[in-house]
Amino acid sequence: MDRIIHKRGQVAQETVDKVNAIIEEFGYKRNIMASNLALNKKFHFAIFLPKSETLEYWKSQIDGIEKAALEFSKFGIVLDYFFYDYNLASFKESAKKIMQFECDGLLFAPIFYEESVQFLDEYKKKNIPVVMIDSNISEKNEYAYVGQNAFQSGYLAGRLISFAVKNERQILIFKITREIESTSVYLQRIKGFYSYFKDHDELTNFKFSEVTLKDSGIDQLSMEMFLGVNSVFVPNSRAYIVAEFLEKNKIKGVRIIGFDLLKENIEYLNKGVIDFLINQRPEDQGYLGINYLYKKLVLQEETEKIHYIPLEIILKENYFPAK
Amino acid sequence: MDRIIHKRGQVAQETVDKVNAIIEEFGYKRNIMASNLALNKKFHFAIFLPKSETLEYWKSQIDGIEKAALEFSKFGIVLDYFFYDYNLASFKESAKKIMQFECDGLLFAPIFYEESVQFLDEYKKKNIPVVMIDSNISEKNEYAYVGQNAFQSGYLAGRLISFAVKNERQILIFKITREIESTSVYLQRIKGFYSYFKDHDELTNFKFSEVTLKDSGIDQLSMEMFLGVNSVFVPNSRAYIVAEFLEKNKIKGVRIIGFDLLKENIEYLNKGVIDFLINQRPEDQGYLGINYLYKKLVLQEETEKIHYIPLEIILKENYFPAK
DNA sequence: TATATTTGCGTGTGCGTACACGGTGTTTTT
DNA sequence: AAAAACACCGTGTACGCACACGCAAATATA
Repeated sequence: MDRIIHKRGQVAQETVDKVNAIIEEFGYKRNIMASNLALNKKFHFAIFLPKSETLEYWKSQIDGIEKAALEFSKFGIVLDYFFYDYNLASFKESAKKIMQFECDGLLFAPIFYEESVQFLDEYKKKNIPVVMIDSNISEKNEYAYVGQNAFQSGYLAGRLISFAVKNERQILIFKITREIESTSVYLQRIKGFYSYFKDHDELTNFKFSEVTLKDSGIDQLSMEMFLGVNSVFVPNSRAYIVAEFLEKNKIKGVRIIGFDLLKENIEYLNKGVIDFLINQRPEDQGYLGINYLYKKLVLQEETEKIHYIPLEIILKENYFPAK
Repeated sequence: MDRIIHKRGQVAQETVDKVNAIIEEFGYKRNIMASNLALNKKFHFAIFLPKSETLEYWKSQIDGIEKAALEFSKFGIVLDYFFYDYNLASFKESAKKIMQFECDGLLFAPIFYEESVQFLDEYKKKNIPVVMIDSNISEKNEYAYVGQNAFQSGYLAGRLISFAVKNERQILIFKITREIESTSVYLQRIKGFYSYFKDHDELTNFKFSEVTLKDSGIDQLSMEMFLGVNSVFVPNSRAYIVAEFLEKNKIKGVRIIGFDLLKENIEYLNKGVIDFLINQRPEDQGYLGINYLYKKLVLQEETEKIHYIPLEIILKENYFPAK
């Protein structure tokens, strides 16, 4: 019986057919609870993420992951963490470790585009289910993804900036990056942002400029950058840096839109310096990532490969912190 | 051993203590999979909702519920539906049936406030877990709730209406109800809506008026109702009715805000007649409702009693239908 | 004191599945 | 033709738990 189901051979084709017929007939479904009980197996999930200390955002992801881990521990799920610092060398080092590590599933945040593609190509031969969170590598459609559609989030940002404004507008796209600039989400958002204005011909009176700063060179912020600027789009979670500068220098009437509910961002949102934040629900992402692997491996269900987190628009008026 | 855990008596206190000590010592956790396997029990969930034919919104709720049912059927979950027409008589009739029905959990949409309170009071003595969806009866905090915070959704609507508008404003609150007017969500939303303007003194130049129509009397819509009106707030899913009327009568420049992604609402959203819709994610509500009962009864976990669905603001530009 | 009743506790079986083992019949090798 | 190898299949045990049964000891009743 189980020899047929598990295709372990040792059975005559004739018998296989006979049993399969009966399985069809009675609509037999294997009881996963009993199966896993008999298997008595631990499921090891590798977690491949940036260090949570680096950013509050990743801390939330971990929170969601741990919540799921606790909940699913009764099904034999065990997590093994592989953190890396926010740079390529550290990323590659961890990648190597994971290649050697034996596990049943992988949760992965492909921050660095090129290197992630490379890593996944190599990881493919292990034939282990992978779920990406935060950023998606869309060409890798054999893998699952939990996170936002970055392009659309940029597009929405465009809409929000143009909100009820008909007059001349000068828009600044403010890029504050770490070492690497090529993180995929980030670029997709900017692409989506521009797309919104391309799709709306009536908005020709909008003018764009871009500024790029490295994380290490925040002190290069200057008043000149904001000359004549009405709106600032920060395509990552660093909107608070712009907000802080504007507040300090008493520049008013500039609309800011950014991402993620970091403490600092919320602070300036409540002060009215930041106008919009798009929330990515990082905790949900983490939870749902683990949930995907659980469904895939423990329950052996086929699940939707792509789970887009809603583009949640947070204004001062609809931010209600979870108590 | 199990006699102690299940407190079935028949054990000397001395032995109980001894075993409990050892349980503590080794951190024993009962294996729910094995437990349920041995129990070999079916979990019956009663579903107490308005007929899904009445509204697309409830259809989505059912979709989510069925999705969950399919997924959890392997854990022995069986659903028993109790639908009622959108009126008190039918509601009470179904309520009676449910009172007599033997089940392990109840999913319930307390549409009619007074009667729901009454029903829940009576149902309490059955000592069966209940999860409410869509509307919350907040004083019944022994029960779980999945849905939005209705007050806050009205508050947000207020914010959206006042968006970037400094001039004089005439706001119409358009109530299209069925037989009963006292559905709780609906009133809470209006309360929240007014609250926004109360909290913001600078918005004194906003004027309000209200119109109430019964579902049966839509033909009473008239041009006069919209004289001088700049914005319309529809505190339920019937925004499309206002939109249709305005479009037919070529009244332009009126901002409409409503709830729920019904087909008709989406149609007018895409046409630009409706400006905002607040999505309640009915499918998620249904799914999460069942999910709560599953966690509570099958896994015997303690879960968050209240799960607020995000206030998802849908504009023409960020509506991306699930393909 | 003998018998009936209660209380405490060990054991056995079953839930539905996985897997190892051992037995039978068939084919290949020497 | 005997020995070895192989393909096929039934059975037993284990997974962790729930529950019924039945035995022994403690207590109550006659």
